[in-house]
Amino acid sequence: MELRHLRYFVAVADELNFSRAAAKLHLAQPSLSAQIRDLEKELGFELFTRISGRVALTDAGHVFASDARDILADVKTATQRALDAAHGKAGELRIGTIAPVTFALVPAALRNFHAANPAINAVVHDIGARNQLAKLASNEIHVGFMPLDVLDEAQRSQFSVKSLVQCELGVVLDDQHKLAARKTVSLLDLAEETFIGLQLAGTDDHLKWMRRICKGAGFSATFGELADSLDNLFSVIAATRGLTLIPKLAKRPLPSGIVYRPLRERELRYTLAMVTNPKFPSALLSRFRKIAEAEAAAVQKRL
Amino acid sequence: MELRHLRYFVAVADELNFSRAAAKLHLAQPSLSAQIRDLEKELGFELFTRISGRVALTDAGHVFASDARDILADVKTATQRALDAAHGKAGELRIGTIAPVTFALVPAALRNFHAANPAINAVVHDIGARNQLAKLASNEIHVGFMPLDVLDEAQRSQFSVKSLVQCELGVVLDDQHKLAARKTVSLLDLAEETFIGLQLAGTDDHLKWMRRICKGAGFSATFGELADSLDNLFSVIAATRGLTLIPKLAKRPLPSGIVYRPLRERELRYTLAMVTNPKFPSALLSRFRKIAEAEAAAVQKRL
DNA sequence: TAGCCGCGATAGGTTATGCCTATGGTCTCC
DNA sequence: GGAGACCATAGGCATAACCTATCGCGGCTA
Repeated sequence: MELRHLRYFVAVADELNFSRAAAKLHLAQPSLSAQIRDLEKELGFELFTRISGRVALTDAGHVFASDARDILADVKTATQRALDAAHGKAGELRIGTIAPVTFALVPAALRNFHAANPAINAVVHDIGARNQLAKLASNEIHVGFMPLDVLDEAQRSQFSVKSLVQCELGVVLDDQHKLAARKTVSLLDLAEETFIGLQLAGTDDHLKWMRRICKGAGFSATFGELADSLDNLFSVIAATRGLTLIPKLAKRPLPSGIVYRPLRERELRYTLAMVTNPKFPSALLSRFRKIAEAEAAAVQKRL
Repeated sequence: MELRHLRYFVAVADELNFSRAAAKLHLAQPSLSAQIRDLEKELGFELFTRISGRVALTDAGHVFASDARDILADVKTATQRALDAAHGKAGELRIGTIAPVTFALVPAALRNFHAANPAINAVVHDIGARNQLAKLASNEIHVGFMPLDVLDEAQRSQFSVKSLVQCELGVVLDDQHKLAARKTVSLLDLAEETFIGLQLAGTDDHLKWMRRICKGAGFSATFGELADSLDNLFSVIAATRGLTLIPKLAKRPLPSGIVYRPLRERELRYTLAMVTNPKFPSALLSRFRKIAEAEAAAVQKRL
């Protein structure tokens, strides 16, 4: 079945007269008859009754006519929507995030962006860093937010990378934990501790990140349970006296009994970067980037 | 644009690889490339970027892909719906009525019908008698309810006509009207009165009907205002001391100040008939007719 | 850096099919 | 009963959808 069949069918259903419908379609009547016959053959039932010199829709034809009209209208709308998207007038901006570290930045940036671009539908995909890189390559997302250090040499030249916010690291732990008494904590104090990894969007990015940092300090971290949400993380920390490493950027109001202590190693910094793919340039995206950079500056100031 | 283009486009959008998509479509790769190129040419913008040995959707392509998928799914659903309708499994039953005289019969019949045929969507068109006959001829309605006497000789042989309910006629008038004092009213008493016609669904069927009855009694009726609803009718009757003729079947609880008086001419009967078109036989319709006949018998008994 | 490989675009030929005109069959209407 | 309206059928043509063969380009490997 082709749209031609639907177009011809709707024309005949409108006119209830093959000759007039054919004229409207700039078509000879036998051609139209043949197409309708083919359509009926493919569907396996009659769309029209041609008895007594009069054409009328069958019941099935009635049902099909209304659906066919809808489909033809949908095709028209779809092409218009796509055209608008091609011209940047409307469409989608797909954004990759890591919720716990972008919550201070992305929602605020989106608010500003939407105010300036009300016809654009922004979609946030909370999918972890490595997933973002894959989807950036295929234009499945337009822009990603991720820690700078997940990007290797090749990726840094393949993508446009813009550092947005820099911050210290810190430890989240139970206030009954012996290290909670200190104002700051050194990485080396953590060599014998159990780390709780945060498994976000099914990725082990956070775990790998902590392992790399500990390796840099000269020890291999011990890992306990994995938490699959922030709430869960706090529960696990309270229950197992484990602890976790986070960038200060990810610090939120903590539940009672849970505390945050900055790392003494101030040279260890977390850098949140905004990554885009220069192969898919877009005026829309440029506008969003500008807004995100401004918002990032504000976030940096507040830190 | 044809559905073929959408099918091919969706396949490539799924695979992001022309060769694999072509294989899935049982098509050679150059044919697929050509069709996509044609589609892009017709739309006026690119759906894919083919740079750097990799195929990716453009933003417009993304939008169009999701719409195209919907359209293809809709086509599938539409054919299934029509097939169901062709087999009588689902679909529509379109009924023509004259609300004021069918209110006692049609809603009750529909309730029973729907209980037995839950997949059928019954649609009631309140369009007057003559309109019903036109729509019966073209299968726009499957069954109509109308007074028997609107059907002429030709129509009685063209359609299946089944008398359902017979009743007396009566006069609706203000209780301050001098004729309201009588228990019954003779048609000849009305020769000097003003008749109020009920213009239902834009038709003057009721007016013509009254004129014909008066002619039969030997006088020409005088007509006053037209009322376009029952409520309006009562207001006009109260305001102008006009009156109207109705079949007892159409008698409802009347507002205070308005009364109904039977016509003394008991030989004048109103017959409500159910009309169908034998050119469009349908098991569904037969089932409905049976139910309507049963319901009509009950209505007749209550009169 | 050379050469292979994967993949899409291009070129050229074949076939299917959508369209045409001419005509036939059936119904309605005068 | 003849005319006209109207849809179906028949037969021919031209477009275009499809094929195979080949080119060109980028990425990857030796």
